[in-house]
Amino acid sequence: MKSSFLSADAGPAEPKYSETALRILEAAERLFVELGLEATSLRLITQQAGVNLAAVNYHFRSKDALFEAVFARRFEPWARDCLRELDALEARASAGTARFDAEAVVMCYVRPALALSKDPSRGGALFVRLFSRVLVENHRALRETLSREWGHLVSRYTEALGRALPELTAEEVAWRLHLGFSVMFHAFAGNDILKLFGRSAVSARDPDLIVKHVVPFVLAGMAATRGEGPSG
Amino acid sequence: MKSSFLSADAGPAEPKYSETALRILEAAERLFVELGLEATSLRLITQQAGVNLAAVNYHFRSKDALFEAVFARRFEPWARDCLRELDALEARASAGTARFDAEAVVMCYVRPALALSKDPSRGGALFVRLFSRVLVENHRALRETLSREWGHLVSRYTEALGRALPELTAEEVAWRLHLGFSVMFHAFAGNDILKLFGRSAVSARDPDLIVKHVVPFVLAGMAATRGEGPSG
DNA sequence: GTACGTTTAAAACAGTTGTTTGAGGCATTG
DNA sequence: CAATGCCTCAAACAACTGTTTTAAACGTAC
Repeated sequence: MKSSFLSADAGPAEPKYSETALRILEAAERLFVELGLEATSLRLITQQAGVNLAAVNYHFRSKDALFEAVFARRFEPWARDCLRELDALEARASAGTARFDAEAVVMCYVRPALALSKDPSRGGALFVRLFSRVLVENHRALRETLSREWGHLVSRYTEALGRALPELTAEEVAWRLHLGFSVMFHAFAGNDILKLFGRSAVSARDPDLIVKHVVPFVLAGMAATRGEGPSG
Repeated sequence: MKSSFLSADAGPAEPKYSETALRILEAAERLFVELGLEATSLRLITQQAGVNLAAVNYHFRSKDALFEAVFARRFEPWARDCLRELDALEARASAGTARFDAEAVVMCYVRPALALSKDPSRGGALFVRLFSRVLVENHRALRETLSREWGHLVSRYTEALGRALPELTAEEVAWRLHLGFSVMFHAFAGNDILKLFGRSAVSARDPDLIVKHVVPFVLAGMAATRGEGPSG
């Protein structure tokens, strides 16, 4: 029933959950993405997971805590990847083997996002969509955990972009980061404004294709000259 | 049941709803934005509106129909504004009094969005946020109405941008529109990725400030030269 | 006055929600 | 053997959901 609890020193400490708990997590993840937190009932989750209803409140404390667990399981490794990328870039820049420009900073976000999107065993595109739901739906269940960890990541990226674009003011750097990450984030999440229940000319589900189009767009936007404002 | 249905030819036919119905609409709009469709109960709506519970099912058919009404009340005038802008641009371009470039097309979206954001009597920033929730939550209640009207708008913008950027392929035009509208849309909606429950360096709630920063960003992105892709 | 359609009021409807309970299974440990 | 943990199960809990029903108030027309 429980099987092997490997706890490799370097590798991720995955086997934190029993098999029942894992099946709940996986069914919940899928349903939360499709239906949202409120619209997903515990009965539907346990039914699709093939486990008993009470197992949810046994393994996780409550529905909110389950949601938090679903999110944290995917978010934390991904956040670590991002931090690793930033550390590596700083190291390479210090060693003189890489330029510390906007493209390098953007790629510190793109590479983990791309890797995540392509790896179903870590949630794949499903988690990215969940993340984007979390963003607009503003769940109480995640406020504390997220604002701490995500806040740290954001300040790292802000610092990095400021260093890459020294001619910009702090306010401008914040805006470029805000806008640039917004495009990339929603592009990876597949939030296709143009589609909106209909068909779109853009087949925005292939991660490599997303990168191909979104990176030039973002880099050009971040490097935009000031005051290219509206004329009328 | 029907009351006075003024159908002025030019002006907006506002007094479509009785006062009770209007108070329901307004309370519902606010709550749907804050809590989402599923998490907002009719009892909470009617309580905040100061009307009886049964009034919802009397004036509107059901909760889903109420949601549709809430959305349509704001969406339709705004969509008409967008179409008017596009028509006006085409007219001015034909007359030789305006250039048909990417900036002109982008402003056909920015001006209505800006006007809407600044006009509380038309939903203001609240509706833009509601719109963005609708986008990710994919409600059945809106599928038909939205996909038709929004689909028409999108094809108009696509056509316009293709005309403004004739050197790009149709696929590239679709991507630029997708990415550009994505940034603008979420910027106006206040979906601040960097914030996410915490504080952000960007005070992204002032519509004029949004325009000031997002327009140069989008224009630069749309005009990006091909193949500015990642290096590694 | 009565009669009418319109709007509101309170109560009840059947169904679903998250959560808890208490009994029991099943392996490991003494 | 009994005892101990961990876990699963079916059933029940109170609270809440959208919706319907029934009665009453309202202004207007006859």
